[in-house]
Amino acid sequence: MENSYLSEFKNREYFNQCTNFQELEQLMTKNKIRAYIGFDCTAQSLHVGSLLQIMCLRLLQKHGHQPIVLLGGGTTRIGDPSGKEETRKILSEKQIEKNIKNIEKVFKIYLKTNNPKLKPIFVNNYKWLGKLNYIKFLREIGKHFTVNKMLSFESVKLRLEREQSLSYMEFNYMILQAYDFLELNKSKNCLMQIGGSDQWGNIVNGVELIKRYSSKQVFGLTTPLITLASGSKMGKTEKGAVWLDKKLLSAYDYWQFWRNIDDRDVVKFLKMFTDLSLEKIENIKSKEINSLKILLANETTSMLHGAESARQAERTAKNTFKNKFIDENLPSVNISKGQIEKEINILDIVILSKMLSSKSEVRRMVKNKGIKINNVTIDNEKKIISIKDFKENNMLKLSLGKKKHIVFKIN
RNA sequence: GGAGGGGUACCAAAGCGGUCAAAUGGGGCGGGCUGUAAACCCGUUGACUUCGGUCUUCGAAGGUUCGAAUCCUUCCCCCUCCA
Repeated sequence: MENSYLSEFKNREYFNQCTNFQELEQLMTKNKIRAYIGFDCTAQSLHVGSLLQIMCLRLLQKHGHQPIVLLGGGTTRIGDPSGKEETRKILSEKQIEKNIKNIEKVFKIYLKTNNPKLKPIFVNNYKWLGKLNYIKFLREIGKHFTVNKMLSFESVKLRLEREQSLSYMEFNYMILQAYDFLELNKSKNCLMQIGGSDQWGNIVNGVELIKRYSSKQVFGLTTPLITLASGSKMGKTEKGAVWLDKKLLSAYDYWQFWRNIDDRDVVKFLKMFTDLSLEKIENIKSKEINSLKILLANETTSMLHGAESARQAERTAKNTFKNKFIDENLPSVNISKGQIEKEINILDIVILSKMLSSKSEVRRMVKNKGIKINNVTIDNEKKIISIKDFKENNMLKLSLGKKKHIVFKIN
């Protein structure tokens, strides 16, 4: 029995592992279900590293299932050791609550919220984890876990092998995540947990706990860990994390991230991160690679920042990279006339742009021919910027390397 | 609690009295080639600088010395084995 959700899940290359694929197919074909994914709230927002999970939730809605978004106020207070080489910093309660509020906004962009049967259910596990009674918890939940088995989990094994300490607190993370699933199963009839492949162990624990505790069959589904063709983890760029948040990363920079994807990843990412139908992708996939990258950038940017911002980003990119214009829509920094008249030099203006953070770095960059003003390479670190450098519309373009451009505007 | 090993830059890892702002590799960044790709090649990778230098950094604090990442003392942390 083929299920529309799962077959699209596979065709879009979301699939990694499933606890019981056949039965899940039957279940999802017969019923509309609720499934959850938990998100870490250690940062102020999410970045593209979480985008695949978000797409999984989107896909649920597309096929009539309802997503549950768990923003782990409780587990964030502990810190998942999976894939972490060292103990994480513990965040303040206030910070976590603030993060959760901000992260919720991201889901409201990607998920439909008008249909009550499909709209995402937001839950915060602090609600139940925060008031657990230790003895009761050990007796009811803890007895279902053996340390022997817990020690065999990849997340734990890795830490032990690397001779890095793993606190008892972190060691408990997987039990808490399993308990989350049980709780959501009981209170929301949640039947599936989705997660990245690094979550497999944690997810299986939940499935097994529910089986032992409530004698119910639930499912776990994982997505592959996306590594770029180059081998690095997804989510970082020249400037840092690729945030799914306008305040932290502009539409233009987001567009650039997708525009610069490795050739080998482009078709895969079209399937994973756009709404283009698989047939359409099949038809266009042999097109010129750079046009596909632009398509990818437009689709992804449009989904997050809106169609108009995506178009604008494309225009700005074209003006910047092809026509070498000074486009006013590049990320910009304001500067006052007074500052310029006080003889600001190249060192200071680069620091002001925040593209580099120390003067030594700027000096080095000048020496390596990495800094341009209005497309002209700067070869003298003592260069003084004057009002004459501000061209039409009172703008000055500062470029660092080939890809990073910023515009100074006189205010 | 006992015995031993160890803490060096973004990471890994050398150095074990001066020539050490610290080898080497990875990563990052810049340049070249190209297509805003990959691969490859080259450069660079503590801060400030009037480009002469100056200041801060080898777990922390003291000390020995003309001179310490290197030697001594105390403390903190990590690991392994034993209990």
